[in-house]
Amino acid sequence: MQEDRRFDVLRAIVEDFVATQEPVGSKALAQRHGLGVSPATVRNDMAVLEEEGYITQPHTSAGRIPTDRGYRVFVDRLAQAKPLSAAERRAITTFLEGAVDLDDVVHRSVRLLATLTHQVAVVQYPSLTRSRVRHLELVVLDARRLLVVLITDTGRVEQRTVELPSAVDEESVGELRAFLNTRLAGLHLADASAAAADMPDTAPQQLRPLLSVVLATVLETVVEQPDERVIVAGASNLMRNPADFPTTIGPVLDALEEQVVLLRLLGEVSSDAVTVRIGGENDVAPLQTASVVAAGYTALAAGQPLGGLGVVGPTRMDYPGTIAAVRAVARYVGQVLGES
Amino acid sequence: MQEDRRFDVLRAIVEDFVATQEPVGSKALAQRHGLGVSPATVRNDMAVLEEEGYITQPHTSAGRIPTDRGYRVFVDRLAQAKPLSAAERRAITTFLEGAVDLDDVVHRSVRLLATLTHQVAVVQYPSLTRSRVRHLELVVLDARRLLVVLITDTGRVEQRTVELPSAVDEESVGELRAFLNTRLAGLHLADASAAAADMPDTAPQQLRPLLSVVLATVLETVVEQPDERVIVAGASNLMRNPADFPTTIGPVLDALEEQVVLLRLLGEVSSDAVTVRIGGENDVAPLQTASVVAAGYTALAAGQPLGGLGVVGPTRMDYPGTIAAVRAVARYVGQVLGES
DNA sequence: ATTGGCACTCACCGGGTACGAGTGCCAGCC
DNA sequence: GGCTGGCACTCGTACCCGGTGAGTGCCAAT
Repeated sequence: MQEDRRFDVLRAIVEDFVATQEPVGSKALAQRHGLGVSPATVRNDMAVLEEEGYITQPHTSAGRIPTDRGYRVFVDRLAQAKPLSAAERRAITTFLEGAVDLDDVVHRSVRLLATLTHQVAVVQYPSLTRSRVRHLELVVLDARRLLVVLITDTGRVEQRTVELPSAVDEESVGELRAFLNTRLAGLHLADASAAAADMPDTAPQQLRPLLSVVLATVLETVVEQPDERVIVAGASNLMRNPADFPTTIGPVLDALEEQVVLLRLLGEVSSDAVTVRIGGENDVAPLQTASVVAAGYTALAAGQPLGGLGVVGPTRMDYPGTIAAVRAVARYVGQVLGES
Repeated sequence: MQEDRRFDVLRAIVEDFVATQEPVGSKALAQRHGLGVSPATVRNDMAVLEEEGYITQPHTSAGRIPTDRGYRVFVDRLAQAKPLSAAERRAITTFLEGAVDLDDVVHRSVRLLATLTHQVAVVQYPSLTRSRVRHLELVVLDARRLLVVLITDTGRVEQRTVELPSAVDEESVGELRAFLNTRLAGLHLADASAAAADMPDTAPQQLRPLLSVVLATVLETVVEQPDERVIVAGASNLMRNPADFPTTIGPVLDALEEQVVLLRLLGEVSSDAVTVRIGGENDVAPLQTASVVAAGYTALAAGQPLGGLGVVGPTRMDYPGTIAAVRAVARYVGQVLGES
């Protein structure tokens, strides 16, 4: 069936081009891959593939390179999953095992991902709204200022200083602390607003003024303006091959420093499936010459992802290997976070 | 006096080269700067300057560019201080004013520094060892695990999970919390070891086993393995002009991702004076084609700096402007941290 | 449908040349 | 003694130009 072979040709083109970074011609292709037909036949197939928009030629007398659309069908239909090597699996476990706290987990993950894939890696901290309250601490700074510290089950710590309308004493702060913790501990932050709504009514009368101002701060911190954070590593991998981004490295690096942009990249991951966005499929303008491979990580087997992680690289990347690495790291990160 | 003029020539060369990024020749130089002598005279001066190692020519028939040594005498003797513009001052205050917590302060500072100087900016979190204990919190995770959270006066929060040898109850944890806080609050972490030494003896008998394991963790976290942290922004400024780092952008970016390297860069700042290290003066190999302008920031007017901040850029940079910006940001960061 | 053949295109490479910025040196001048 | 104008020289850059070869598209034959 000649259509099958046409896709074999496309697969071969993608693989060769990813490996060599050079436009691939009909002759070399017919030889190196054992698809027992002559270069002329390959040429015919190429002509069709080009007409259908899967490949293109940079200039008349050169070979073909895949288009975004070509990569798309490659990852969707043609790529066979590439299992990680034993060494890679070992690297992942040993690397993440020694982490002492959340910062450590996130930092190690991002470095790991960057080294495994040789791309720029991005890891999001567990989203506040999807975490649960582990503990809420109130520290008296002085008579009119209170430090509110929120600790989540994923290990995130958020703090805010609250200016008080009137002086407080240690004792009532202690009561409030106890009250808030029994009410909030274990609660999903996403449900915090609802839980907070009827809280003033059930609180001891004398705590209510203090309670309301503290609650307002907590809700503002974690619900209205949740401080979603992202970190990046391996930026130097971008210029491993300078030809990848002809003149556009600057904008790409700029985009990678914009938390907002990164959150959008990672925000659309659903559960723990790996998402691939190729070139122009990215709606972020500076990244339209790049591909993003991302996945969410979850502490539980199922459920809403706590956060996302992934890598950014040239459209010409090793998709099977990258996908495998991202998936594996996402699994392990979820696992490690689930333990604590 | 002809020696004065020679240095005028050097200053002019540095300024022109920084501005144009091109080797500067005798003719253009004699014209553009009003140093009423002929090109021929300038050539003679240049010959001397070259012999003394202040300038060099990239190839025979090109103009001169400053050497590291040339930049050195420029910053030491020739550069006149360049005051910040009103707009820049305003940017600094408004930018740092809205910060809600330490992370926010540090992130805003590093972005600010990057935009002001158009270089890569680096900011260190306040050093743990030079901070004071504000509060120590113990959260019971389960019967055998305790979460220890340390909050410093500079707003840093460090947490560690402690595995306990035996089960504990809320009550003794509460006692221990009270005990530790009265003993540690306000203490410099640098003095924590000393203070901890005799602590077991004065503690209530029944708390001692628990105390020792918690203390061990705290000391390990903040004294033996203090988690000094650094963040970077503006990496894309490195390739604002690709000619700056002929082939060496990769290594430079790599170096900027190494916490250890960055800490060494910032570690040598003394008080709040601005330090400039030019090219080969850097002992970090990949940065020998770069310059580092750094300063420490202090919460109090005098005293040990809490941490360092600075920028990394090509040796060909606007030293007066960069120095002014780094100094100003360091002052403001210290000020903001002192308030809380 | 596949294949071998063939003419054609065009980027890349190497060599050769013209150009011009910039220098060093020297003789003359203040 | 220091400064200046003049002049020959160097050498990197830009440009041109023909040769080479990889790769293509098309066509006739199988």
